[in-house]
Amino acid sequence: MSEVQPKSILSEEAAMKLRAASLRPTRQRIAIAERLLDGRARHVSAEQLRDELVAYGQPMALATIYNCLHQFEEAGLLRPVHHAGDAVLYDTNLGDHHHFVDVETGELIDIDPGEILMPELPELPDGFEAESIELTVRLRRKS
Amino acid sequence: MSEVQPKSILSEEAAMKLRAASLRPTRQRIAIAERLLDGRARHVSAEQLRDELVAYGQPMALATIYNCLHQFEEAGLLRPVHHAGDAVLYDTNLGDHHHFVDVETGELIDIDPGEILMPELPELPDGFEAESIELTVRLRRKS
DNA sequence: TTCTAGTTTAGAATCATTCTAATTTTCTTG
DNA sequence: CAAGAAAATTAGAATGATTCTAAACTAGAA
Repeated sequence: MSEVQPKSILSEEAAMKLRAASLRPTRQRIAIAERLLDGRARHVSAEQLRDELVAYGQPMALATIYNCLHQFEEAGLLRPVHHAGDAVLYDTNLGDHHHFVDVETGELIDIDPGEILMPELPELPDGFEAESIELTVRLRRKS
Repeated sequence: MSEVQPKSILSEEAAMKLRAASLRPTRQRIAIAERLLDGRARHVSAEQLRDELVAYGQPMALATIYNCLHQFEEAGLLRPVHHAGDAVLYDTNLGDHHHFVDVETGELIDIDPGEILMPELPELPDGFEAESIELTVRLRRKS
């Protein structure tokens, strides 16, 4: 064989997105970007992501996954959702939208942005700026 | 002395509220009820509550505090807020209102209900009922 | 007063997340 | 391409909130 080919087009795309975000396209970051930055809307926890990476043949240290998720968050590539169960979930959907939370499982369900009229921002306390607005409807399965 | 007097009026009130909620008025539950069910709006974590109880001369096991907070929550006497830092905060204000969260400190600030028009409930997924709606505006101190 | 179910308790256990210090990679620059 | 510095990754320990456990205590009924 003359040359190692890139594993897939996505892999190159992922590397480009990383460079655009000033993140070195390491093997680990590329593997994560391939899963999470492919345009599909998802909610993942660090542990879920690890299992997925293992299944995909790209196991890596949990610490690395946490590092990457934080870096992706700071780069604006992912959005953390703090309202679910114990674990933080990362949302690949960066658009303006909100969530139902199944109180029992911690699972998130997107609320269609058309279905709810977003409230206007109330006046903020002095010296602060709004970082995000989250509207969460906690759901319980009917008995 | 002929009789042991109740420590305070609140103590008796607290016991009544507990009985009304089908919770035995134990020494520990009364101490907590006195602090949290006196009508003032507050946000407390389990650890903060423990410090307060120690300062008040009513130290008790952290496990008991967690137990009580959960029981009070189930009885509808307190409302948990999951959006803050790592720890769950319990809100003594049961009215319809929402929160600012200082992202750095985890501190909650009530949003005056008059200042924001509550969004209508979106259509819920089948088989679920809404347990609560939380609107949270995450704040960061301006640099 | 006695009994029993309901409570409290100290301390161990758990779970998500962060930290640490050592090893490995990436990306220059020569 | 070789070498080195800076950036990343890693295993495993540490942390912090919360839950669990099993034993000791207490409230309220009889």
